[in-house]
Amino acid sequence: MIDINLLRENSKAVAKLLKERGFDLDINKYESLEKDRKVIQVKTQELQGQRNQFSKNIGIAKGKGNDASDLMEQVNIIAETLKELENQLSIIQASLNQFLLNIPNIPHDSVPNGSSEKDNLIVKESGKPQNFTFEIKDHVDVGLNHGLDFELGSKLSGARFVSMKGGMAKLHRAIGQMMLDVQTQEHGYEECYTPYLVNEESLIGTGQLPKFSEDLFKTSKGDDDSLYLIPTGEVPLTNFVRDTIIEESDLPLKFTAHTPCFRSEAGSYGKDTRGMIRQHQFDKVEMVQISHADASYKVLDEMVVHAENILQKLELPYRVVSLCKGDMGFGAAKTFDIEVWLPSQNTYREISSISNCEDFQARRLKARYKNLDGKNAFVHTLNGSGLAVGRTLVAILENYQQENGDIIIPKALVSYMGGKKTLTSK
RNA sequence: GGAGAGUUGGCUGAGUGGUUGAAAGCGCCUCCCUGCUAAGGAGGUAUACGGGGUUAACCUGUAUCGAGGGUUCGAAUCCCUCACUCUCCGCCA
Repeated sequence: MIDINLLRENSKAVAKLLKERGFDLDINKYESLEKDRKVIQVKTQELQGQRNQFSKNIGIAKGKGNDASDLMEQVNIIAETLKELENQLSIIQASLNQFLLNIPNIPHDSVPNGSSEKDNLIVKESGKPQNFTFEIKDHVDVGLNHGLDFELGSKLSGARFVSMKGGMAKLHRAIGQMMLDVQTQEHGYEECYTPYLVNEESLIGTGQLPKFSEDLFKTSKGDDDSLYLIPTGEVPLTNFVRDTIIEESDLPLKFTAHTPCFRSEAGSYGKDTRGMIRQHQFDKVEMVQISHADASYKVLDEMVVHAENILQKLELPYRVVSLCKGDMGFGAAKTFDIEVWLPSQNTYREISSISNCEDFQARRLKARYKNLDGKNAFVHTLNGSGLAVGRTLVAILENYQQENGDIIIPKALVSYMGGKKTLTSK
């Protein structure tokens, strides 16, 4: 949620910044809501004050044993108006709140201009795609003889699901384990375990709701209670600090967790339908940092390195791109994507996304720290994949495939594979 | 799933309709004292939002005692719904 004071002070400037990321702020709607709010709130509070004063006096009179019927009559005169005003006020505040919840974050100054993927800025390239001396296969065909089974996934659950057996399932597990170990042992994150079903408040806190409910899987329990499957570990990890006040000296908090992620992929029909690039269910090791407001951009750079380290250990070619204003997610003020080389597609594909949300989520979450003056200030929240496990598996299958169908295990994973150095084709 | 007990400020814990935003203690902050000395005294110490303001200090109003709703001139206190915690029983991994 953006700071409403920014809108009050300079709605035009805010609208201009939001326009750059492709969001049309309805200034007229805001101004009319805000104008009504102001008039009604002032009037309501004035009447509430009067009522409180009368009631206090009634109490005093009765305490002394005096007759208070005169005072009570006067209160009754304002009672009806007050009730009506209170109703109006709560309606208008709800609309205003809803309006604010649907506004995306304001991009940071350093974010490149642009409206789509094409305008993203490549800031780093690492490793060189290798020249294969044979005709390469994509991960689906490579995986076929190693236990990667899409038919089984679709039999059990439908399109965009996968099952794995044997060496493939173990490799998948090894990747997640390695990532979690690196983030905890080398980068100082605290290992966490979280619920995979979360309530509505949590999703409002991180910004998936109210605007993006169609992207989520919603469960039901009985008639009305419902929980949502997490679309990313960012949701539970960031919500750890919802409604809390953190000691400044405890910042930054660094959380990581290996969780499944569930996405309905509404609106991506026909996109990446083959293979496991875009699944309804995938695993991810997530990094979350709760940072001091002054430190968050330094933290963002660190987190990019934390994600890069995994790819370096796996010796996979990748590049880092700075997303342009039009391509960033709803809550992000600045985002770096890391893209890994996929030989079958002859291109780089996203394998990690690392964002600084500044105080956008913190304001929704009421996540604050007490500063040196004893005042509460909003923390900055950052999240990033470290990395997406499924897509890492894809990258390994494709980059480490051999002409005979074998898959070389990257050195960094050998110990996690019980010393095995190759997955041999069946 | 059944029965019962709870949920109050940073913490402990009073408070069953009226100057209660909330006693007392602890903690914390400021000042005083400095032979009751690992002590004593005085004062202060929630959050959010609104209005005013030299948009700073500050003044002022409203709301908040798990959440939401209701009764009432007035609710921490009475009623209803829900969530969570604890104990016992059942069931289960």
